[in-house]
Amino acid sequence: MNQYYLTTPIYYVNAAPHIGHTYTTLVADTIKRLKALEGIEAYLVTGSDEHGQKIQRAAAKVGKSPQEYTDLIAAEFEQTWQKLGLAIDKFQRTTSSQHAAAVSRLFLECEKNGYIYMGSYTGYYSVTSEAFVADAKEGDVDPDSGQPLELVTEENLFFKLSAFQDKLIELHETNPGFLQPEARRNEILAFLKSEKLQDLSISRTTIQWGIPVPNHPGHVFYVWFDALMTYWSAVEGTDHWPADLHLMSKEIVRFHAIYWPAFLMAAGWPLPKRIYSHGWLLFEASKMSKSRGNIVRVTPIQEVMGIDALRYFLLREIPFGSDGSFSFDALVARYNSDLANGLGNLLSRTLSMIQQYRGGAVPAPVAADHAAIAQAREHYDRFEFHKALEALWRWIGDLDKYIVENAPWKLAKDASPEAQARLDAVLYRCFESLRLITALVAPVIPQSAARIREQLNIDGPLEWGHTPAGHRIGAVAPIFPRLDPAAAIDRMRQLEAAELDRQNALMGKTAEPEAPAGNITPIAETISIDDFVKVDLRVGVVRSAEAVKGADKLLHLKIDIGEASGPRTIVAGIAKAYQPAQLIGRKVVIVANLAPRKLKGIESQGMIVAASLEGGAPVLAAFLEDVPIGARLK
RNA sequence: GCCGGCGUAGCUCAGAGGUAGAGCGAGGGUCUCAUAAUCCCUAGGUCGUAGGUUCGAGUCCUACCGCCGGCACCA
Repeated sequence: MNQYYLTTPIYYVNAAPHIGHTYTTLVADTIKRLKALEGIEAYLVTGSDEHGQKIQRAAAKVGKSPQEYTDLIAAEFEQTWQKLGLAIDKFQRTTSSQHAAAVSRLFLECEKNGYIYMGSYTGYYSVTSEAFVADAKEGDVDPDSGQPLELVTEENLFFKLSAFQDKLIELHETNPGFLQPEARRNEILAFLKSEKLQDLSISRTTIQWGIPVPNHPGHVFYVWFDALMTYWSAVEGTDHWPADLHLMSKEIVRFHAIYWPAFLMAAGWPLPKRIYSHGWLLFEASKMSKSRGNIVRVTPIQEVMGIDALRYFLLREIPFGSDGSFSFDALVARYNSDLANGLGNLLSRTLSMIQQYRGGAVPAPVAADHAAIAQAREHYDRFEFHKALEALWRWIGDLDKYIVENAPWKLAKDASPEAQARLDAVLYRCFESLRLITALVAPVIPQSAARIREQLNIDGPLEWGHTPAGHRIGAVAPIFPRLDPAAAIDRMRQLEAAELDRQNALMGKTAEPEAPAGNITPIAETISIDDFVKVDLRVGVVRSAEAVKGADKLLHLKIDIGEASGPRTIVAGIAKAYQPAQLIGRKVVIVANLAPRKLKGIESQGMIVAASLEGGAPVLAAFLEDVPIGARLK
């Protein structure tokens, strides 16, 4: 086997590319380059998911057709990957005609094999969102708009997912490598064994922007039946399928580990060999999200530090598969300590000595320890990038120490044959080690590695001793100039703001953080001033806060609005957004004359005023100026 | 609520029954080939809390606390 097919997810074009998309994609790029190191030609596919109601609406909002709109955003993704130098072989769009044909084929094949039937989907439907609301019960409201839901029955095509329960269990049980890491596999297996799979609705008649279902006018394919097929359609007509690896972030594992194999089984097509999920990138310990406005863009980092700095950071700092935290501080610290002071400085001192002491000619080969080569390759094989890099940097550290122990600058002044021979050995060992280290870090930091190779003036195989005696080195210049952390971070933050504006303009957005996709919450019915004054809004201060036992979202707060009776108890659904400790002492706005209500057995005497974002966390109302406790809002 | 993972030096983490570790940061020192880089020394951290098993427990058991996930037709 000397070819390898790997994919990233196709990204939904409701957002411009950011560090989350980039993480998966640059890992894929790294794996492709690692395969090349092993003599395997890898084929890398990414793309864009462009159908659906949300896109249709977003396009309409900016006065574009869905196709015009998705052309724009898809191009933005493609250009970003190009700018980052990622070695993508094919960018597959769900709106391509080739893809539509493949999805239809999958459908017809499944239908022929008896896994498709016409049924009805009944659910609570939100008219404002034009979508079904999952898990809704009678009396629930649309979580986005707060509007009532209607019980609607729609005729849909269904896929007999239920027929594959046993086969899927067998797949995951007999093939532990199919889904990695282990934690994800356990979750999927636990789920498959404990829940009965229900059939999957795969078409919609309420949506227009999608791939038409063959022989079923009015129906378009719904989400996964369409999106997952890009992995197949991108390489249709070639010998790449089955895929060797699907990479993704953990929130879409289920669709890849259950739906996707089931679709392929139903069609009788070969399954992919491996699914590997990585964790989430947190930003300075909190989740990145649109509503928090803390999503990091990549091009500012590239501009200030080079994309390799980010690649190195993400692969060295975060064990692949786990969640990890990104921060500009940590990024710059890694860059300075590992790349500038470590690799860059070792290169610089080694070449400089060869230049000064040997006129730029590498001495004759000597044997030396190079066990790190095998270690790094083993770790890479298991996608343990951080361990591979750790091993290589231990090698770098050993060389720095070795140089000091042998003090070549003293040997250079000693004309004895013994001293000169030792100097030769030191110089060769450092040079040859650097050549190999460069080859092994190249998949992670390809652009920098190319520049290092120019200075070494040699590449060659992963074998010790390849550099011949008398090899001439190239011109020496710093690869990773040290950065002043404060200045670098300031600059990245500035560029980040500019980049965000540019992306928002591109997507037709005006404000930041972005407005909820689609319609804003409809304005409530007009009221008179008399109605309004009935609502007694007061400024209060949080005296104590603790989680409510047995509730994920509730906090038990004591809020002081200056009443003689002391602070009152308020139970608020803000636990997902705020730590109890950070609330204490904070000024908040409460509705003070709301009828008391019991929540989880605690009587709540009022409610806290907060902005409610689309599917996101609530944000407490606050004042810029200081306000006395008890002040009334009018 | 149920299930799973995690909680070890300021930070990121390793260790999985036998006298607490690494890298980074910080403090001190050193060499001079090098990007004020390198190298050396310095961390005394109740290993989340409380019990228990054991001659002996970060390391096994139990309970509790905290954090993060999973509990499907949400992208």
